[in-house]
Amino acid sequence: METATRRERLRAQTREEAKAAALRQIAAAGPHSLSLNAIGKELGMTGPALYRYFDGRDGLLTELISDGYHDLADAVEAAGEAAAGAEPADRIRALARAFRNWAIAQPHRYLLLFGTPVPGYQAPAHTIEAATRTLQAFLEPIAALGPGSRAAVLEEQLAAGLADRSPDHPWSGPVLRLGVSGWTRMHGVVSLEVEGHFGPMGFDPGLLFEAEIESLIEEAASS
Amino acid sequence: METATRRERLRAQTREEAKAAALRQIAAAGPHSLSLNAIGKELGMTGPALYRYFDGRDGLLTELISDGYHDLADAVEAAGEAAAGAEPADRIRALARAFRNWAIAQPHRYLLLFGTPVPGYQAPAHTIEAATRTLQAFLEPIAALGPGSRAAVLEEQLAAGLADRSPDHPWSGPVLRLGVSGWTRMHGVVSLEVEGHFGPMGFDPGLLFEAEIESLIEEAASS
DNA sequence: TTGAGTTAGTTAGAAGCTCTAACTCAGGTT
DNA sequence: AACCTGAGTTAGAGCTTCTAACTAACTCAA
Repeated sequence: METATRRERLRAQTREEAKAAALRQIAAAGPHSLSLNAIGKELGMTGPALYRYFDGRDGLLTELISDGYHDLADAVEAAGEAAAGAEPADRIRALARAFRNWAIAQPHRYLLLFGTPVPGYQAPAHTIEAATRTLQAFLEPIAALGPGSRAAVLEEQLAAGLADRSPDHPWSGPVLRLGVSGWTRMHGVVSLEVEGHFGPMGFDPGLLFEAEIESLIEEAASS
Repeated sequence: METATRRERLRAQTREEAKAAALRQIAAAGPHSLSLNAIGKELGMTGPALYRYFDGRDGLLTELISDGYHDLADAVEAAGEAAAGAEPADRIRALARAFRNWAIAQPHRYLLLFGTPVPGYQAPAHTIEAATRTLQAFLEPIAALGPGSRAAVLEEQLAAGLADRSPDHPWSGPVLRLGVSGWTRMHGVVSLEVEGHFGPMGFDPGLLFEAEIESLIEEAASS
């Protein structure tokens, strides 16, 4: 079904151009100074014209966020497939590095996903799907390491919570615990790194990230 | 020197009222909808009047951030003093819980400190001082557990980087590594929690936080 | 007590923003 | 050839920050 009318093609193209301009602006001066007028000017049209393409400023922003989640999930999944034949520990390393590389290559986009949300914002369903896709990629290699139980109550909550949404998932409590734990640890390092909070401390955040991953792998391999 | 003129007292009071109103607004609708006009109205004056008190909207915002760093550092340090007699592991637990409690009691403030920064923003010096004060509180109990070396290059960078700024600090590389590692892990959990990213996963973030702290303590206690 | 100086707060206005409404005009369809 | 859809325009309401100029009140010193 690749039949798109001429109009639809042009429309899609303008949408992409507008989003690209928006990302440029966000990268340059932060999301708070994203201006529809300025985007319009960049595309050679007036501000209000963009309302034909997006549901206002907020609509554009949520679309950028949604795109980001999908893009990140794709990057992580691609790394997983590229390392499909490797040892479980190496698969985890590959996934984690893909996550961090995506973030530091475009910090403003990472912050769009995981920075300050506006109160009351509700992510659309397919966004949540993409977010869990990223997390899910880590579960298989973690499971292959056969982790033992540690925080039993937490693990039960995780297993039960997931079972609510997909009743016959294959993941054990410990696997899920290490999954979210890995997620929070990666986010902890990457988030502070892209926000510049390590500032003058004079160390390579990449090394800290690697150390955290190694620690996670060890925990996953210890029953 | 508690002699403040009447004018100074009134001035200080209006400043505090303005900041309180600002925090209320941020809590209600996010930092992006903080409006000087609205604050003025709440205080019973016009918007431009606030320019006598703050260096514009950005000035007010940086002041709120700075206050936040000091407040957080105070809270963590207070918890450290309250647990001064306890075992090192229990001191770490007390500090970590104080950190998380501060954050979840006022999520908007935590996000002000550790959420999306505006590009180019440079924190004033005393803000950085308060930020390191928070981190430093963890170093003493970590050191008491006598951690062994793990990621040697990283540890050397941390020790050298700190030596640049305070030449005769008492902290070993492993202690510093576990310090920033603890910071990133706490931030990883707390940040995703206050941003609502755990949303429908149906587990208690507090349990995850505790598990991360236990894992950190174990690492610190293993030579 | 009176006069001078400082400072808080005012209004007016420039420049920018989002967003709605009404209009024009070009492209595609019947 | 006539019609309709949809892209893009301008106009304008109602916000915003922020500057400039002015008033009024308070503080302090002679």
